Amino acid sequence: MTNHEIASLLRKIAASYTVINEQKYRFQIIAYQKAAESIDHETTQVKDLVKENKLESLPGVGPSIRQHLEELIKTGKVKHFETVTKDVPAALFPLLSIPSFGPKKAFKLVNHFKLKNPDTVLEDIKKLAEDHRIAELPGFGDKSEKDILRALGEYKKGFGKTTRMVLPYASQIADKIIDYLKKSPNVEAAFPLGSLRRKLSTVGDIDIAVSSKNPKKAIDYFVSYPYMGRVIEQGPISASILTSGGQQVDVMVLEPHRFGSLLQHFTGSKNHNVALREFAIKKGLSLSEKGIKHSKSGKVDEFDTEEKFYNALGMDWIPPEIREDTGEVELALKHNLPKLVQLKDIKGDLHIHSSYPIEPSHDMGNNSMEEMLKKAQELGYEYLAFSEHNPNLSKHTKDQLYSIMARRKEKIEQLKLKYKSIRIINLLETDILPNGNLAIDEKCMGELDATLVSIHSVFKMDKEEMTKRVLSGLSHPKAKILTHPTGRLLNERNGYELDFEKIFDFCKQHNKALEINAWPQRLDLPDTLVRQAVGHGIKMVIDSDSHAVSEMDLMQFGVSVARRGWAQKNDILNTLEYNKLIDWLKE
DNA sequence: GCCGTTTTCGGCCCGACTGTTTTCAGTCG
Repeated sequence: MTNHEIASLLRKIAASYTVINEQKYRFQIIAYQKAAESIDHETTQVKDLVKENKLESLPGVGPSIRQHLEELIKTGKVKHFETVTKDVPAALFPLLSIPSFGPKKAFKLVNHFKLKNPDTVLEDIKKLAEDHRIAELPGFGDKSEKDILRALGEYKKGFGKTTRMVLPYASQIADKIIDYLKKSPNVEAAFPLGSLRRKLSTVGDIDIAVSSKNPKKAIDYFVSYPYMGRVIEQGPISASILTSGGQQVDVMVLEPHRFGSLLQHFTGSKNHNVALREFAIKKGLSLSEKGIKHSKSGKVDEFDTEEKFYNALGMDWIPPEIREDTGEVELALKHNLPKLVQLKDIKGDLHIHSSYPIEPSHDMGNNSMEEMLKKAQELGYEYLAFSEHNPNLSKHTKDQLYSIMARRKEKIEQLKLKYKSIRIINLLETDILPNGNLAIDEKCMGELDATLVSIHSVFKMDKEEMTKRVLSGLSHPKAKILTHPTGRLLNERNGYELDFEKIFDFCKQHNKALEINAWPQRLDLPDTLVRQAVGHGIKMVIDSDSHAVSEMDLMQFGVSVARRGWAQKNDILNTLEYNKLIDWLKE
């Protein structure tokens, strides 16, 4: 059972409690939802956490849910869950995936029409709506009947709750809309917020905050966006639309003198805001996008900047990337937040695929070494490392392999003479073969300063075997960096499983580094593992893995991952100046 | 059911918007 499936199960329990008796179980409902969210975001599999007895380290998992999950992993079911769901119609649950359907609405329909079959319930509801049987129910009307039909239609077309965009794609859409918004005289400023501002690896819907002296006019302007599918909702200070491409965009507007609290509110995360608000309650304060209300007097303090909002709570301003309620509020109060690594700290890129004819095992770059060096200089880098894939093993003899590697080294040496203002490093991205050996032999290895190593084939190995394979590859003295360590491709495949405790221990002991790969579909290490690596004192490098000049700009997304993982400058090796970096690579 | 920011007991965020309502329930973020 995957973490996502387990999270769904916990959400089912929360929904069941809601249906059974929302008042009585209101805090259990919150607890189950919290635990579900926590497990959905956890990169280690629950079954492994059970094995290692670490389940309760997850926020929101206490003694009770821990026991249930242990039972689930051991026996495949949970007695308590069966008791809870016993009196809840099974046909209710599929409806919960449909936007605008919650447990109450789903239950009313399923219960009133005695729908029994979860496999056909969507079709059943559709038919009932088409036959105008739903409007006659108390609490429903003509409009809700039409809304239900549309929601079902959109869900079928894939506009569901779960389609998430990779970060740069979401940024592009947001930029387009912000450009449009800024053309209005009623828009003073517009910023992307929500998960986009917190730089999550994938973004569900696009949130934009607008500062305006006339919010209503700004909203009117927003909902006449030319690339619009339809307006989902529209009020005096906020509106949501579906673009013609099917992406949801939420806009909230407030006057400039309240913009600070709006930025804070709309950036989230939800958990961060809840933590902040629970803290405020104890001080007799109530927080919202409008400002800070003093509970006794009812007076509301307003804030034009986010800094002032946080400062008013006695906290330092918290970088958006770490607003996840994982300890940042506490540290902000103690004025002890980490100083996160920044894009300008990066002094070079160590993972660059040029078009040099190395006859590689995998994809080759599109631009010459010279073109990529020019770009590196424009980016202000002090150094650049070439790290093409190793030559294809099956198509060359040993001697041919060596001659390719020797020629490549010769080329790099020539470039070093030609380019005085940037240092060039001679690396390679070497495959770790299924047996744990590296793809090139010692003689070829001699032509390199050091090598990156990674998994590019035979992903389907169990956790223990794969960990052994990776550590075997990494144990070569020239292997310094494990690139895209989990092998995940967002929205496409999960990574292979690795025992990261063992990987961390090994890296620490043998002075190896893990890569944060900035390629938008990878963003690998994932932020949660970066945080763990930082905790273990593991060094990392942030690389673009560029196959073209334009891709070298993607470095920023890797930096965002590092920041989300609480990495500081000294955790990231390619913030080092050249001499120190090369010493480490060659040691 | 979880959790420790004055608490190991007694708390648990806040508001926008919609549709069906004459004052609110449901959903969402």
